[in-house]
Amino acid sequence: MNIQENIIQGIQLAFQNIYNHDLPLDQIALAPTRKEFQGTYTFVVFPFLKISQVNPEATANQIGEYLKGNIPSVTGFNVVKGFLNLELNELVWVDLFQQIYSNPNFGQLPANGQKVMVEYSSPNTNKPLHLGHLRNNFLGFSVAEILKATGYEVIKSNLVNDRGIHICKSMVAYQHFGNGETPESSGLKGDHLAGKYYVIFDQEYKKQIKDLVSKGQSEDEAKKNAPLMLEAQDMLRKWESNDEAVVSLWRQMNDWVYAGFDATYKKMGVTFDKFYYESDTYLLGKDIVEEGLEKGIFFKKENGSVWVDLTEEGLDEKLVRRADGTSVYITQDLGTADLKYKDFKIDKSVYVVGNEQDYHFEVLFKIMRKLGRSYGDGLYHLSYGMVDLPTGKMKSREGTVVDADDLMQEMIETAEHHTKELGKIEGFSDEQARELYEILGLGALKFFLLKVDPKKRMLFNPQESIEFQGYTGPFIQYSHARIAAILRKADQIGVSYSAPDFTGISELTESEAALILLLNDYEKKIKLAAEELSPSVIAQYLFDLAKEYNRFYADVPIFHEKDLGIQTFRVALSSMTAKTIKKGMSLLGIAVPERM
RNA sequence: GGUCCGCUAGCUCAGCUGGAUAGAGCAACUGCCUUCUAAGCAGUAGGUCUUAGGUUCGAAUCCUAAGCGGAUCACCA
Repeated sequence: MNIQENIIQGIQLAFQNIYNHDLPLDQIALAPTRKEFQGTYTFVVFPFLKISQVNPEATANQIGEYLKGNIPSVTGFNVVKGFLNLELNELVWVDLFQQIYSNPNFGQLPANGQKVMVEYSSPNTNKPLHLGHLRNNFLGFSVAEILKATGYEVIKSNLVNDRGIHICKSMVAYQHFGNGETPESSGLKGDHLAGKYYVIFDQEYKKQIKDLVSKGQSEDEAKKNAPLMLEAQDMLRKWESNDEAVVSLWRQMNDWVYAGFDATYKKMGVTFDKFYYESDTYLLGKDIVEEGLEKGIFFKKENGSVWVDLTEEGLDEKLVRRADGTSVYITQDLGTADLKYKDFKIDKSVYVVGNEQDYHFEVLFKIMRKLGRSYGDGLYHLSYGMVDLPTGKMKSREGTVVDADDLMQEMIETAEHHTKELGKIEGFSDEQARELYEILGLGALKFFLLKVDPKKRMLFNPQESIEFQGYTGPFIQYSHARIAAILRKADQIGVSYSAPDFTGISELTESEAALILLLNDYEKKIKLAAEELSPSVIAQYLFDLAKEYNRFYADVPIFHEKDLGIQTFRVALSSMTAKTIKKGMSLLGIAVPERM
């Protein structure tokens, strides 16, 4: 039984009994009472004055009296203007906590029988991952975990962009300037090695353009005619015709890159259940073009190109096949969507892709719905904003990026620095200390990137390094470590809190009641985060929870409390908070330490 | 130009489905470590919620317009 629902039903009955009016349940809303006022929940009566036919104060008083008389958990109320503040019996909170505490599945909603695929990461294999990818990966992983917690079966997938002109650029540059360099010979991670040649390509390409321009070509001509570009295009054609030498170089460089990515993913703590490769999928979707033509959803223009008309939906006409019969980007995405369904029979599909592709996905989804795909209504684009630097946009080609590996390493070092400065590594082995720095450094980074609403673009200033105080990962991790210390002490002095009986607790302090109220909100927040595909909801919640616990910790004694029942209750409350923090942080992909 | 997104404290952000005196963190200032971890707690200060209209008992929130910033609109991916 839920207290809020109970009160809402009571309000419905109040309207029936006092005003002889049937008020639907979904029109009754309770809000948490603001801190300045007495009470727990507030019912706003303004919208119902036409029903009550009396002034706001009188309406609130009448309803308040009814609730006080008929709902046992409501012990009192006060009225401020049109706001009816309800005061609840503290035993209700103790009872509620008892239920939460004894529920082994708290925080994991029952299976809903639905399958969802979350596609994220989706890197290009011509360069290492950077800060933008970190936001993508952390978001994707976290959203997948959140969906699991709300009862979905989740498949995490990664569509690797391993072919195309950009890959050929790295390959061409490597052929010219590589001198047989390998990750082993250079000591470079494979993805960084490939990225190095991508940058070299761009530099040399620019030189060639400049050269051609000085010889009288226009900028545009020069861009087309630069020998390196011609070579890259030629290489792409050879790759597509399965040229042995090109394919073998492609394999070799991709293998290096994959080895590099594996290491980076491991450090990030993200995982995938299924990899798709564009080299396998780039020809998919041709049958869908035929299908669309047959169904009359697509149409042919005079030159033979195939289009879809989305003007009725407020979009433009969109090309789905070129006049020469070759595919465009969206064609393969149509095919891949079907492939995913064929592979897993998914009900929903979430694409974690930057907001510069908003239009692309809008078009893609509209087409799939027009084609009548069963999963059409379950397609979501989790569109996130770019991560900008103070110097502007990051560009891999120009080497102005914050590299993912470097940044993670820096964060770990910063964590080490802070920890040593605070003198908190006494009693840690080297191994344990290293583990702690990693937990803290990555925790700070992940929290920093996840606490903001995904759809907003965000600024990353490397000079002002990521904080370890306030609204941060380490703040929450610290709260967990604090509680862990409490629980160790409880075990040590023999407080048994695993299956306690709280019936003796008759009074709660403010911070105890507030903590229970917050703990009770956890599942509601998970649902909200899943609905909005927004880990920031969880981040915000965990911060509030940790903050409230720290308040409790400062206000209320635990082991100095003489009454053993109350002492046990407080230990249990601490334990439940720690469990919730740990679970919640794991939904963000963040580990919590036992000591720090 | 069309479409979409954003604009809230010096900075970074909550505040969505309209409710009370607009909230956090950082930075600044003041207290609190002989009591369970001070990466903490309590407090001070900081606001014309971009602007102008509208809707109503009530608007940061909904509607319209304008301003500023960004993205996107390829027979590129």
